Amino acid sequence: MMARVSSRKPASEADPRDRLLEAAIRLLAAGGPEALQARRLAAEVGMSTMAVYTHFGGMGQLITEIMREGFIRFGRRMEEVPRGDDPVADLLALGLAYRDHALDNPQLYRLMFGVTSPGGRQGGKDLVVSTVANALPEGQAAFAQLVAAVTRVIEAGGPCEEEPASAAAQIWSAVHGYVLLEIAGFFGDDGDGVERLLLPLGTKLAVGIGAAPEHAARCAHLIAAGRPKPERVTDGRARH
Amino acid sequence: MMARVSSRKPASEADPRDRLLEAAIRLLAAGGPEALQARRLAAEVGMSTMAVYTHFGGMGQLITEIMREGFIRFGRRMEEVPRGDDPVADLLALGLAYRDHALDNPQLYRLMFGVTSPGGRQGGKDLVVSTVANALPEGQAAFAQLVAAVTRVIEAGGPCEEEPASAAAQIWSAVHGYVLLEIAGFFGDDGDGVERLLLPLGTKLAVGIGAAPEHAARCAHLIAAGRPKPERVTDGRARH
DNA sequence: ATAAGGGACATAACAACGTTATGTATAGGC
DNA sequence: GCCTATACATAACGTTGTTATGTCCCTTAT
Repeated sequence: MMARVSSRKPASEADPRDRLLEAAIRLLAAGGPEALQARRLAAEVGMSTMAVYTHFGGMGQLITEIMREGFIRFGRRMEEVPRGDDPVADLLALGLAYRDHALDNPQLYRLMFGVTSPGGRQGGKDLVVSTVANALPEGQAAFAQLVAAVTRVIEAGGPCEEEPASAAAQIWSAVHGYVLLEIAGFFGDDGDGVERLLLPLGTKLAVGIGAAPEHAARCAHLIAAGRPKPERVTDGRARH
Repeated sequence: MMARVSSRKPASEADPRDRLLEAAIRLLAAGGPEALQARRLAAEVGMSTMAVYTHFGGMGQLITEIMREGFIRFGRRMEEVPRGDDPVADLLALGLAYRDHALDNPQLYRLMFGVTSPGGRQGGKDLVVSTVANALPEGQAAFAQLVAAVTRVIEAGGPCEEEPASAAAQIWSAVHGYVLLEIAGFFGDDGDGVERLLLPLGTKLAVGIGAAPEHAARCAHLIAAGRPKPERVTDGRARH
């Protein structure tokens, strides 16, 4: 094998573990959870299935690492959202970025939330059950961003006896549910879900934690006007 | 084919198809999606795996039928929620019943929303992709109940330029997301998620579609006071 | 410099899964 | 009474994750 240790690797042949993880995420995005197979993955990186066990210990733990990586990327994407001086606009922008990132990586998003168990595989054990709790610490970083944004809205707004963490959990629930239903195709392929559902939903919740109704509505309209266009979103699976 | 009366079937041995479906739902609730295996199911009803293919055509279509049955039960449960003369109270009660039913059948709920693909099985085809779209007509009946409740709130409340279907979709998103996160254990096992998150969330949304804030809050408090107690919810899988 | 040791990997085998092929027995129509 | 079709059991097939085994090559100690 030409992968020398001291020698300079062709940059494409990085750490085999990273190559496996990257290929797994690629397979997931392209073919859904059922494409996450040891043999297919090994063929993708030009190795044998043993590589999965040497570097991860099994498919279950590899999937856990995919979830962790997904949360890391998610947190990074949330951090990149530019902050302005309007807490309400920032909160809505954060929610929109959340939705956009999720719909850019629908399969990964579903897997992150334990939502597509990638197959009740054998082995008898519980290998797959890896709910979100396992890869959670990385997810809490992303959640912390939401809590901060919510806190700013509450502090800037009128009186609100609600705890920021609770309010953030409510907003997270709403956006999470919307994202999953949009990914599942419940809202049709019109592509107007953001303007028709997500932004009004976010507006109601912003008002609920103290934002001025007309101000929140104005922010929502501004964001809607600033979005490129209602583009068709293609699932990795290309269902109907 | 009718269930023979004259034959000596002990009444518990009804239509084999129903026995299979019932056993499959039982297996799902008890052991999660990975317990939905042809061999295990056949053993459960004392038949061979061929029964799955004679009566359903395969595991994929059996799972589709499970989803359909799940939506039917869901719709029935929504219909049973008593309606009063207060549209806001009715809407909140409907949301609570939604959450209660989902947490009574967490595995079934997740499967219904395509959320746990029961394993990317082989066969090469797409057998599993059965998203919600397949079993949707039964689900729309349940959704229609929500639209009706939302419509009553909008009509009874102040001016609201929102379409009832859109408002209902937003509320559905919120409750759906909350339910999934609670099932996934994101809100801890304190059992206070309903009072701390779901009811405030529902209150904000009710206000957002025209309900009077103090009235909505009063309804929420009444419902919270009327609930038995924050009981521990045990997942079928008994994780951690 | 040389030999021992260990990690990474390929190959092959194993158990379990969904599915299919094959055979059999029973119920209903002529 | 025979014929056909349906329901079912049994067994085999292909694919899955996993494990056992062997073989390199690099590292390290002597």
